[in-house]
Amino acid sequence: MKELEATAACLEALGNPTRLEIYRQLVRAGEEGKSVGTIQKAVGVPASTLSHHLKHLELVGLVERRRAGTTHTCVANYMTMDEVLGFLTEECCADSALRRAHDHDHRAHKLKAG
Amino acid sequence: MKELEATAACLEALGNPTRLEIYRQLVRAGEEGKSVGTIQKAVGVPASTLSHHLKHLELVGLVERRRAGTTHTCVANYMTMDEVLGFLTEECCADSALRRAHDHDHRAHKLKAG
DNA sequence: CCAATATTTCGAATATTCTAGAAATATGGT
DNA sequence: ACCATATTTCTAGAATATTCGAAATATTGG
Repeated sequence: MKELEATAACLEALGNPTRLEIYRQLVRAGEEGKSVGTIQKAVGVPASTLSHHLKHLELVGLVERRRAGTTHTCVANYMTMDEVLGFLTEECCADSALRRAHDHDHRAHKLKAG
Repeated sequence: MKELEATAACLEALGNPTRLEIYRQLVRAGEEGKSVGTIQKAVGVPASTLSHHLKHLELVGLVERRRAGTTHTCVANYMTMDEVLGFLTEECCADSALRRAHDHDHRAHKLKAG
């Protein structure tokens, strides 16, 4: 299965606290996105470190960027996250799992595999 | 935020292809779980490697185990996964994200934050 | 107690990740 | 051309993760 590898790569990318925080910032920023410098102020890591993490997130497809002049604007790519959640719910877990766990907010998931 | 750290730890744990495969096996096994030996046959890694990965998954709370005689039965802990997905949907992403992306199967998520 | 089975811990080699300063590149303004 | 700003690439040290054989532990049965 190739999808497992891709999903693992995304999970690994989000599995670093700094990167998860970066990704959270970007999701909160919505369609508009956030510049690298703004992210840096919010997250508080040196520019080179941030650049490294952003490249990582970009590599697995969780983040995209638009270059305008000297400013790079980063945007979360929801489709990739959707695929990750799709793998987790379909291939891997949630339907057989979450629905019978506790009745949080997840009952609404549709049944896919028998 | 403490939750971010815990979520990142879970994502990191699932972010290794072997561990994601192990976790998938366990979820598919359901409540009944799967013995370490059975997992080993399915996944095909040496016992010591598998043990190491299982400990990792156990440490972050994604897996629990029941000892019966000489056999250890591993079970996926759905509650932990639920918390991870909860963080991703509430704190971090999906509502502002997935719902407007493409109309996959995720429309059913309930709105939480304004 | 001894043997057999299931699993873990130890130990050590190898690989990868993380971090961040310094230098490089790119763009826009003057 | 030059300067300022935004960001990346280079480099390298420290920290962590991965792997797996060998030895250790635990449990059951004889």
